[in-house]
Amino acid sequence: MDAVRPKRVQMADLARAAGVSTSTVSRALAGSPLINAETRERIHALARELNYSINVGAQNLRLKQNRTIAVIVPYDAQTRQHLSDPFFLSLIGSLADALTERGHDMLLTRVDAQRLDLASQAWHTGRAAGIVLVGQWHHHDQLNAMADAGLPFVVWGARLAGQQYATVGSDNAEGGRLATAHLLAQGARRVLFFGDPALPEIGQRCQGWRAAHRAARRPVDAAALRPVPFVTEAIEREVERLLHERDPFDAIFAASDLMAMTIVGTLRRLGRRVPEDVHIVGYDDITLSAHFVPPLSTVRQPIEAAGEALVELLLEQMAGEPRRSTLLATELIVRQSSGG
Amino acid sequence: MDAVRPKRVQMADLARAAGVSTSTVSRALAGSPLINAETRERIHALARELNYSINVGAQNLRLKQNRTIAVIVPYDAQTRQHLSDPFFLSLIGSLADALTERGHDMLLTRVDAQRLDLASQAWHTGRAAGIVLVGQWHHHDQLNAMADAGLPFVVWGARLAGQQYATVGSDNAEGGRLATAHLLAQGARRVLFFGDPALPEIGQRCQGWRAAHRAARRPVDAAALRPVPFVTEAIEREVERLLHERDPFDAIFAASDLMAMTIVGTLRRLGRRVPEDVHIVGYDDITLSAHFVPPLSTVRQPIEAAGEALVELLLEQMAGEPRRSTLLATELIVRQSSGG
DNA sequence: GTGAAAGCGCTAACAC
DNA sequence: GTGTTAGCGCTTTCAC
Repeated sequence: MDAVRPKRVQMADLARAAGVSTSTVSRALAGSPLINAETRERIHALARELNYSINVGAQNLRLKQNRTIAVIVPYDAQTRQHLSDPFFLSLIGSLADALTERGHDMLLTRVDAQRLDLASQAWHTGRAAGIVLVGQWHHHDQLNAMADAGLPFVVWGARLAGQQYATVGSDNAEGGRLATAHLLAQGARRVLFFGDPALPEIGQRCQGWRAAHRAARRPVDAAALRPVPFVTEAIEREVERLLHERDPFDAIFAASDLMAMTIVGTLRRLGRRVPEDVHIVGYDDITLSAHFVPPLSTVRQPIEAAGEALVELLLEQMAGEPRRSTLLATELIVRQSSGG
Repeated sequence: MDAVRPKRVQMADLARAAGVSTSTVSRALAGSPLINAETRERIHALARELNYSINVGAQNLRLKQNRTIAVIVPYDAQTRQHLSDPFFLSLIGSLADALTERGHDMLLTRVDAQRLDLASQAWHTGRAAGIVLVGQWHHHDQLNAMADAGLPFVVWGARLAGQQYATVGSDNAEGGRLATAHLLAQGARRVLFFGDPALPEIGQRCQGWRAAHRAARRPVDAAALRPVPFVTEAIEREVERLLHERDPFDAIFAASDLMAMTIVGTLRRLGRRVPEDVHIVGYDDITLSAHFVPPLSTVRQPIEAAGEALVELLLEQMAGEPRRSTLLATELIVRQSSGG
């Protein structure tokens, strides 16, 4: 029983029903003072009654305006991972909130990370007035080229040398330093770093890890750096390998909370206790880190602020103001996983 | 240094550069066999060079077509909660994947849950060709009215009596039954239900909880039903109240994993052990339930399948086929929180 | 094979 | 105050 094919009411229908021209309807709906108050009210009532809303596509075409922002989340075509990382999902949620609040629509798009240049399509096709790119991957140069072309976009990621485009991100180096300094202060003798430093943000966290060692006049051996991708199985295998090596270690700084949790789970499965045997600090402070057992020490990235900053900087840019980047303050959250 | 105001190149520019009319360009880009192969290639090359892509808005207007789907996530205006529930965020991720795969764009919109009728705006304004509504709340009647009007939309939620609209959801009653039967089989003497049964999905899980008791010929006392909203503080307060009451209980079925985790945390803070003193089962099987300590027993809602089913049913509906609903199979995942 | 012209649904000069 | 008209960027009949 759904043969009903609804048809979209349009301005001409409304005009006919009201016995006026479409110009009058257009003006009335736009709240133009030119129109007789009584007429305006009649038209508004009629619009409600007929369930009419202006066709945004046509309106945008005519006005050459557009309140849609494309949020682009690259995916790794090799691993064909689904969109599931809680941190990025939360960031999307926060972007949705920030955009809604400012009256913008959010177009969520996924794009092959190898073809980040396709992100600019959203703008060239007129679909979006601006772009938020969630993650910069290894595409620094492409992004610079896009910026040089004047494309309005902002990237969630690390601030890099020689960068032309705008970024919002946490102070990764400082975050890494805080986390590592804390572990060392807790008495750690050997602090491992888990994560792939080839990714800009992770690389900077890794720099922070090194910096903390330098500051404490403690050496970092090559084997202490464990370059692992964000893939559960790879992390588990790395932990197993680590235990086989039999080199002593008593602390780990993991590039993300999810990674830290996977490490804790694997360590525990293999008979090590956290925090008794190994102290751990993660990164992100996703919601569940506080509820994890043991509650996870971590470096907080302020997600709400992130969404707001991304939107703020993008809108500025679209308004013609000079491009700005923002480094969000990071905060070390000490919980039990690092021996509290 | 970003005075560059990029201008969108358009078909007329391309036509001028190629020394042909826009009709020819239009045909060439559409791959029309009418156009000389050589001309066509020249135009394509030129388009790449000038970074031209067709203006989708204008094209849609002319063609009266639209490949955008609106995904609408209601929010509770009272609590002004941000979009942060991992289950819904994952569902959004899965929808993004399913839509991308089928070549549709996803418009993510938030709407006051009290004004669910506004969801239909996305269609009336021509912004979207179809709608996915994530959560039905208490708006059964409004949704029925929208369906009667022939609006193409699908709802994530419970299947209800007298429902005209299409839903995709897990078999909540069966899920509740499975969880409760398991707890009873583990030897529980009194199984509490945590959740607000006024919400359709939760109500059905609650029915399953009752059904399991009936099947086991066990009574359910009124105080065993603890109607709590999905708000951390409310849950914590409810647990505290519970312990004050001093009525014995040894098992809890929580309406979501997030709620279960909050309950575990609060019980532990107040000196109760899980699973030794209290057995707990949650609902959803979000990623972190497996990593929680103790690993959380739960009823899995298949998120990937959910996104695909929602998209599938919506596209069917948009193609004029009769509206269908789907009940996704639920699966009890036994882990340690229930003494598993 | 290619171009001229009309029109998708809307807005804004410009008339009256 | 309200209507007429042109045009936003595109596609497609209809001519040639």
